[in-house]
Amino acid sequence: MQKSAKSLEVAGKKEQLKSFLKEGGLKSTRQRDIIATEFLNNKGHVTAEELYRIINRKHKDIGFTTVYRTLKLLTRSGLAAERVFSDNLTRYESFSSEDHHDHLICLNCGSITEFKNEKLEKLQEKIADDFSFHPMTHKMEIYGYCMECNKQTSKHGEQT
Amino acid sequence: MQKSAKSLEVAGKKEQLKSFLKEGGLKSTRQRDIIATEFLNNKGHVTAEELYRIINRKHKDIGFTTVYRTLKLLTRSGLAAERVFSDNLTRYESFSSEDHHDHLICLNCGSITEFKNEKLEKLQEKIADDFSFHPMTHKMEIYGYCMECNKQTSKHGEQT
DNA sequence: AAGGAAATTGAAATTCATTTTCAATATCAT
DNA sequence: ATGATATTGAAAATGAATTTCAATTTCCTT
Repeated sequence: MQKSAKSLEVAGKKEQLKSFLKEGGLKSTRQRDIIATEFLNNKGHVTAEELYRIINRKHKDIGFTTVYRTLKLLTRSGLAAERVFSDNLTRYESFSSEDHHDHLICLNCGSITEFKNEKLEKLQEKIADDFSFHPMTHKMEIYGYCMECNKQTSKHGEQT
Repeated sequence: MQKSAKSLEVAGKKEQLKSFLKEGGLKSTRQRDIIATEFLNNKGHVTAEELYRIINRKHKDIGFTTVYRTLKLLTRSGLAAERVFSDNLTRYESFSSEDHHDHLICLNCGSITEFKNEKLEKLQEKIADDFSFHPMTHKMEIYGYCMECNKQTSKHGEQT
């Protein structure tokens, strides 16, 4: 099997992690390699617990703490970003430094969809400006029902 | 002293709380009255802990748990809204049912400023539409530096 | 390749905000 | 005033996030 664009990207990111580790006097370990690989190949927004469960299926010897710490490490190295949505759990998403984006979160199935919107970036600037506020970043989360969940049930928004 | 517009508004909200309690077969108590009054007169975004400390100065006999529970009650009655910003503490803001708004949060002093923006509401609709997503609500938080903090320090955004 | 300093690991313990429990007390409809 | 029911507050429980620590692994130096 030939290397896909995706696996090349993952390989590149793993190099980035190695550099980060070496620079900091940290060590590359079997566990970190497995966790990073699993994380980078899994495009969602996982909690430490979820990633631990996924990894634990194949690797009984890797503990939750190590998964947790490796996710923190990935965050520090710029390969992951921490996100907290309304359920208050810390999720980690694979992250390529300059791609700011926001999220659509389904209140029914919990699916998280990323979006980018240039108008939103512009609007942030304008709003901040109105308050003489100097914006560094923002967080926009739209909560509602995704296409699939909308198909299944047609009763959203009805008050009882 | 004559009643100001604000104290009339607070009085109205306290009536709303009383109705809510009566409807639910719940009771009006001295503690709930004090906590609601203190909360409604304090326009910020307080944590249960902060409000407890404020109240505890005057009322040593009111416990944290009661403050906490009363804030939950105020939330259920529609007089308060829970908000969680990036410090992961639950804050409560005084809330009048239909006023959706978003927040500017200062990374230096922690001040929280509310704003409303009609274009943002429209943009939410449009973005959601692009994903066939049915939006119910959203959360927009702009993190940066407020006017005051900008005056004091001029070194934001510099990478080291 | 072996030695050894330093980092890592994983289980268990800790932290800390939040939430629940429970016995004593207060409310309020009758 | 009575009594059924809700409330209170201290303390305990919860649960995610984080830290501790002894055993183990990594990897630099020789």
